[in-house]
Amino acid sequence: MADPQWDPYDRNCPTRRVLDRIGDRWTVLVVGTLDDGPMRFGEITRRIDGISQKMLTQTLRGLERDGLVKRTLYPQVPPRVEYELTEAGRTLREPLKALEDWATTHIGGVLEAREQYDQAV
Amino acid sequence: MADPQWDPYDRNCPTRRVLDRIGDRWTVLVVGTLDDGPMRFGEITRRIDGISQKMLTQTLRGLERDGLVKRTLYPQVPPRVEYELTEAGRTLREPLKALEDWATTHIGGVLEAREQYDQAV
DNA sequence: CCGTATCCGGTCTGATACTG
DNA sequence: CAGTATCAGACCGGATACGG
Repeated sequence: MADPQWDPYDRNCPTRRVLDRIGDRWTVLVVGTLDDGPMRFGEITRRIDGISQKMLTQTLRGLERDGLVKRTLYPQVPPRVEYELTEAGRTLREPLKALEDWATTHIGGVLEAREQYDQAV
Repeated sequence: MADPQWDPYDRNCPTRRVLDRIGDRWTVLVVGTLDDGPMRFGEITRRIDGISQKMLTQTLRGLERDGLVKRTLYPQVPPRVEYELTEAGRTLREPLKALEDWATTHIGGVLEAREQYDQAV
């Protein structure tokens, strides 16, 4: 399947859909964190600065729904839940890394340009 | 500037900032469109399906502010305005392309997983 | 032609409180 | 520990009307 000659300016094209997916506040950070290996809910919470329980749950559910994260519940008391990237989830890391690299390299210039622009007003 | 050992889970890290920048609905599409070369406002509008004047203006202003797009006004009547990617703007295309490629390759699986997940409910 | 100004509804998020 | 429920504010984006 795939490749029905997508028009990139069509709102249903894959890129748009993927951006809607990862463009939110937390998804990229969660994927990046899980790249370190399987991890418990609490561990992820501690690693990501400022995320709330609600948003972490919501983000993980979304990723699980899209087959990018696998959720494993160990029926214990207290419960233990582990999350890990699926095969598909791991492949997402590469393009994300490219973006991170760009960010690190260019953020200085961007911030500088921003300051200049704001002063010119 | 740059490289004060960013904590990727800090909300001020470059990646986060860049994602806040390009994570919106239109920025990526505008950058992709301008990659074809300098272009007038109306031309961009026609190329991008569904964008409103307001959002195009807003997106272009943001990109201009960050030094990723250059705006040139030709003082004519009626006015003629051209937009083009700056050097920095062009470098952004590469990581964006990586994301597009991932999207094209994996969107099928994602959509499929989503369907299964939703049925399981 | 290329915008700006305004209103307004939907979504995203965070804070808080509660549960198996 | 790992969630769910609820509420309210911020923000995004679209529609519309008007201006240089």
